[in-house]
Amino acid sequence: MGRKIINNPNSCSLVHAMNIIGGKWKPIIIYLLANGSLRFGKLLLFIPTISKKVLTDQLRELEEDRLIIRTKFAEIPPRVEYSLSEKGETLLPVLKALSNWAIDSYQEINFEMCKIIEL
Amino acid sequence: MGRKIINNPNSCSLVHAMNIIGGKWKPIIIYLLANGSLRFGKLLLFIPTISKKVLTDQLRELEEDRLIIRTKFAEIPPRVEYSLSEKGETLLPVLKALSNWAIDSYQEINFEMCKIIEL
DNA sequence: AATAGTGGTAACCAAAAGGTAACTTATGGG
DNA sequence: CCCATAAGTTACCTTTTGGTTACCACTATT
Repeated sequence: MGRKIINNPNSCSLVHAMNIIGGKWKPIIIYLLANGSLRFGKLLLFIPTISKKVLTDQLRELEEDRLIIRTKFAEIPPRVEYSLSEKGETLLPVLKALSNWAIDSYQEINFEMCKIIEL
Repeated sequence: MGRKIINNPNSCSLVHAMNIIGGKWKPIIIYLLANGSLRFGKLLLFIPTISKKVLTDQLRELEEDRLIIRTKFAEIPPRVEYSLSEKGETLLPVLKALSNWAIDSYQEINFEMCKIIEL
């Protein structure tokens, strides 16, 4: 049986998507930004177990992949707001589908036990 | 402004889904199994840069999360076949949506450059 | 008696990801 | 003059993930 090498855009683009949203806190950040922009400090409060450095790293990567937009105001003390880009918005229904899949497929897990802090 | 702790099943189930499909080779394995069951050795051939140990690890985790089924035949030399479970099948449309999102959102990337070996 | 074929394990190592704590910058307020 | 504040950065450390190589078990074939 001869193997042949073929193009497989599906699995490749999927791997790319996983690289983009696969960071430990990225889906949470995207969900928090779904309802509007948030300042750095608020994100820190809403994700109580993340550290400044890691939050910064994740935000930078999301920005680099153009899922979020960082707006810096020329104020002292500094003010920075993060919001979803258009590209980020288009990801929401896909993440919703993934979330629903997990809820349906692992009904024995009580996902309500997971708490996140919100406004 | 007072924070309150709320249940957030969405982001939690999403994190769970990411844990399940987030392994480096898992989306590829799932895509390869989408067209029918494959033996261990075939998977090794089709993913030329994976090692036996890592393939074993990924398959074990997918099995533990009940996305794939491992069928061992009592033959010498051994024969083991891996196939998608029903749960694994229901994941396919979601992965497809994620793949399409990446293709649409990052049109500047040529995902066809990514090659995978197939039958 | 030696070898091939299949699906692994075991011991070990390297790289990436994530985490901690202290420090920085600039300005207004006491 | 000192402190607080927001949004970081820096140096360092730990954990997780992925990777390499050698080895094993069992039988049929040469």
